[in-house]
Amino acid sequence: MSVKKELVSRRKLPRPVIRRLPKYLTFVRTLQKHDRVLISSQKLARALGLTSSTVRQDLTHFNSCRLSKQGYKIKALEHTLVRAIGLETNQKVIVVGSGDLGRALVLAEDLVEHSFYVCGLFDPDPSMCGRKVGTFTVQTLDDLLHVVERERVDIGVITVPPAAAQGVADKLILCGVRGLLNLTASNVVAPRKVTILDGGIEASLQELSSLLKIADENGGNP
Amino acid sequence: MSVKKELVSRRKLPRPVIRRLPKYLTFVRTLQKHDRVLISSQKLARALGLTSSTVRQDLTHFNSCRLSKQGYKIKALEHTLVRAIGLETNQKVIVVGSGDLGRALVLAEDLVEHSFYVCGLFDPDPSMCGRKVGTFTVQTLDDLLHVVERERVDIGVITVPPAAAQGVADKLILCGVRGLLNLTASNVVAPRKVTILDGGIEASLQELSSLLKIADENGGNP
DNA sequence: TAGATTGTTAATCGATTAACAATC
DNA sequence: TAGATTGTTAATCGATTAACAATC
Repeated sequence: MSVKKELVSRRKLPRPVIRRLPKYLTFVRTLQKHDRVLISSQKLARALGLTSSTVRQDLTHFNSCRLSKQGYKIKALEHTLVRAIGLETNQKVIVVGSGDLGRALVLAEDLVEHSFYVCGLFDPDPSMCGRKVGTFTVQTLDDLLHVVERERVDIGVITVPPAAAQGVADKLILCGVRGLLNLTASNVVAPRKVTILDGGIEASLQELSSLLKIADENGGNP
Repeated sequence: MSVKKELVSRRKLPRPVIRRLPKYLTFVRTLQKHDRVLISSQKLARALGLTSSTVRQDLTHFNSCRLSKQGYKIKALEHTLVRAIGLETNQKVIVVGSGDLGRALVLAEDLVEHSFYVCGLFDPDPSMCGRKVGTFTVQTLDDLLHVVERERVDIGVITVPPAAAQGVADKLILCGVRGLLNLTASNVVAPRKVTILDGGIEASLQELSSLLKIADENGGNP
């Protein structure tokens, strides 16, 4: 009897590719607005600051979008990216932290346009509760479980003060949220089953600052 | 005559290390608050979700902070990180875009605490001009050059609507800004001498969404 | 001393780039 | 047809992990 191996192809996109997906998507969408139909790996590369080789290599992970040897079909490409990112249906998120950043997030129409639907705004500070932010009413963490279960929320966005971040993360995980976007200037840890992504602006500024410093010392970017 | 090579040691930190620097720094600072003196690579690793091997490898890039074989001296480590990131003196930034996100940025005390000093808040939309946001008055882009030169600003943070992003970036570059933090949901390109870092929240959410989707399909994180 | 921990080398793993035949 | 462009393989480059002697 022969051994079947790798039945499920563990279709695991490399992390760098995953990071580039949103960039491909935004670019492809602006092309659509201009009614373009085909796009070459070379032009794609130039627009995103990559090599055409990397683009082609990236896109081989999806075998559904090319009109071979003539470039990539923009419409099919968009569709493929949307599926890979998981945006066919609006992703539900909740925001915890009703400070300036949290407010900015739920007020902006931006998230909706990017297929994320905010199901609720929460704050660990009870005194914030009941306040209105746009169409939202700030809720306590006691309401968390209820909302997460009812709406089947997958993603929690954390925008509380640094000291409160880990506690909020723990609560979110307990409620069954599977992905966390940590926009806090503090480190948050979670069990392996939960995916954390750090997107804090302070950290980004510090990273940028390092990059500039190094560019300095070496006389410009390589 | 012998050839001298590599006089300047091109002290180039690998990009992944640079990305981790802010995490090390925040963790080391919380340790300081608890009056801890030494920390092992193992504990550091656990707190940041790395292997101790990676931590040691990372820290060999700085040969100034270890009390060999007993762990790392927290105080020295903090100092080293601050220098590597370039935070010895407050970094000057300007924010372009006075929408919700821009407002959140300049209102939060957060940036100051992280050694970034906001020199001005601008908006490409003239009708926004003159409005007060906290202690700031929104300025037009015509004032950009003036402020950048007077204050010697290195970093520009872009928080305008997507369609305006590239134009704002171009203006900032023209004014002599060397680093851009693009918080916009659109792709921005720049000449090589300028460093761009993307930190858009929409992109982060999309990345997280992909990660969740893949975790799904493979039955949990690896 | 014994246990913990570093610094460092070598091994592994992974991503990017280069090159080119196939083909629209 | 000639030029452009893909898909793919192999080569290069880079990062992470493993392992262990040195030593506090």
